[in-house]
Amino acid sequence: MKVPKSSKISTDSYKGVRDFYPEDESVQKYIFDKWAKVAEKFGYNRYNASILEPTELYHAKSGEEMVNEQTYSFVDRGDREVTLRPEMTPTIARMIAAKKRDLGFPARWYSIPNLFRYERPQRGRLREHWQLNVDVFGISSVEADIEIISMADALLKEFGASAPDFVIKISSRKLLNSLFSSWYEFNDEQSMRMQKLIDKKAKMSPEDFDAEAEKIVGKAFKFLNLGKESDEYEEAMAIPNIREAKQELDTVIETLKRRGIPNVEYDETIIRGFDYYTGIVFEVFDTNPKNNRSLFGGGRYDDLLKIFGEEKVPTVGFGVGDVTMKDFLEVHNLLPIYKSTTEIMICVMDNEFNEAANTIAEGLRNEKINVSINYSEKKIGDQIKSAVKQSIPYIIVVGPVEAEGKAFNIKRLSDSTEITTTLSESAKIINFVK
RNA sequence: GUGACUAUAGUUUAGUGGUAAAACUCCGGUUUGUGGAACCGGUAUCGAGGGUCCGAUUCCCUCUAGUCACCCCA
Repeated sequence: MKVPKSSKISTDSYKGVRDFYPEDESVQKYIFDKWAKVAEKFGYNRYNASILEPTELYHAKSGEEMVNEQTYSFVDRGDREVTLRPEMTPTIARMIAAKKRDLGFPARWYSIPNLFRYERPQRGRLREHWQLNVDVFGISSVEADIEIISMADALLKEFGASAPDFVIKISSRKLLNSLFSSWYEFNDEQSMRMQKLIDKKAKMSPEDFDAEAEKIVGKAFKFLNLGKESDEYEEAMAIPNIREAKQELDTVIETLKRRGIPNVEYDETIIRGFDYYTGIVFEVFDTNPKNNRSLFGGGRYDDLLKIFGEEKVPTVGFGVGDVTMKDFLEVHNLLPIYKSTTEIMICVMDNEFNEAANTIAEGLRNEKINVSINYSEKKIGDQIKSAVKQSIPYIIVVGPVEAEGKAFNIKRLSDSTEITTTLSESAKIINFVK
């Protein structure tokens, strides 16, 4: 039967979003489960919210560009402006602000939301993605920053990565701002433009950077050397707000190193895009040359709740995207080989043996084994092929022999080993299958 | 949003101004009967729409989608 082309519905997914076939979903679940495990290990509790938010939530926050051009926004039937959440931070800030007096602090929360952005898609940048969001509220000391960065480290290690696979680059907005105002003596506009320029530094040549910087500052720009003791350094450290920010940064880095995370380093070019960061910021980089890029990052944002008219709540958090995570795991060969969640497929030689197949299936399910029955009425060879294709690791063939007696064979397809057993031998079955 | 490149069967690719080829997959059949087999057969209005031309899958334009860079990066 031919359907006219014009009436055919495309099988493509919507622009910029993904279909998760069982194999993809299994990768996704693997990643999400490990994320949740690490967050919970550190004492964080899971929350969630609707993907719909009133648009004003995003207007109130940072750059207008994101709201105007990079969100899915629409007007609902009741003339309300609605936006599909492009990030979780405003939502969590809203939720914390709403119940601030009822919550116990420090509050440690995490979520794995799907987020939407209306952007031109390219690899690793889609219109819908998932992200682990972790935030701790109510700790103003650097212990919170250290905890969050430790968790970022633990997260990658949970997947089997080790220190040489990645590097955690740390900087401080507070230090940068102090240097801008008290050392370089930039005005507000120069500070803003220099911040953006430094953010982009890694992507440009040193010559271009110097030229751009000179345009903004009006003279040759040179970073204050914070790594070495020098007259210049001593002089800068004599300025209280610079000294304080620098000491804070040093404490974070030294403590992390002392606690077994050697791959942390200060990098003055770590800025992070959003304006709301107020203190330590960090970014994790893949060291593999094939994927040498920023994996994820976060930092301290103490002032965000102000938009809800609440007094400020010190907050540190970070977010990791599912796409970058998966790329990292692929490049470092850390993804497990796909296996169906179905453990056994029962191949039935003829439909007259369906009863016998069901008896065996039920017995196995009682032992918490995931079993499917192949009712296709095809040849056993084809049924086995189907099991292989679906990555189901074990099969049982049910025919006249199995229907007569109680015994049946379980076959492991990967190496063709077989055991003969009955439903009463559950220990033997579980030992073989699990 | 701007620019560049790409688009042929389910998949990966070949090819041509005279309506298309191969491999694998899938479906049906034969053979076989506890596994990726063999054989036969089937599956493409060459991304969509328009234009040039006697004739377009091939050339041109628009659109759509993908990829890359810019932008942006929660």
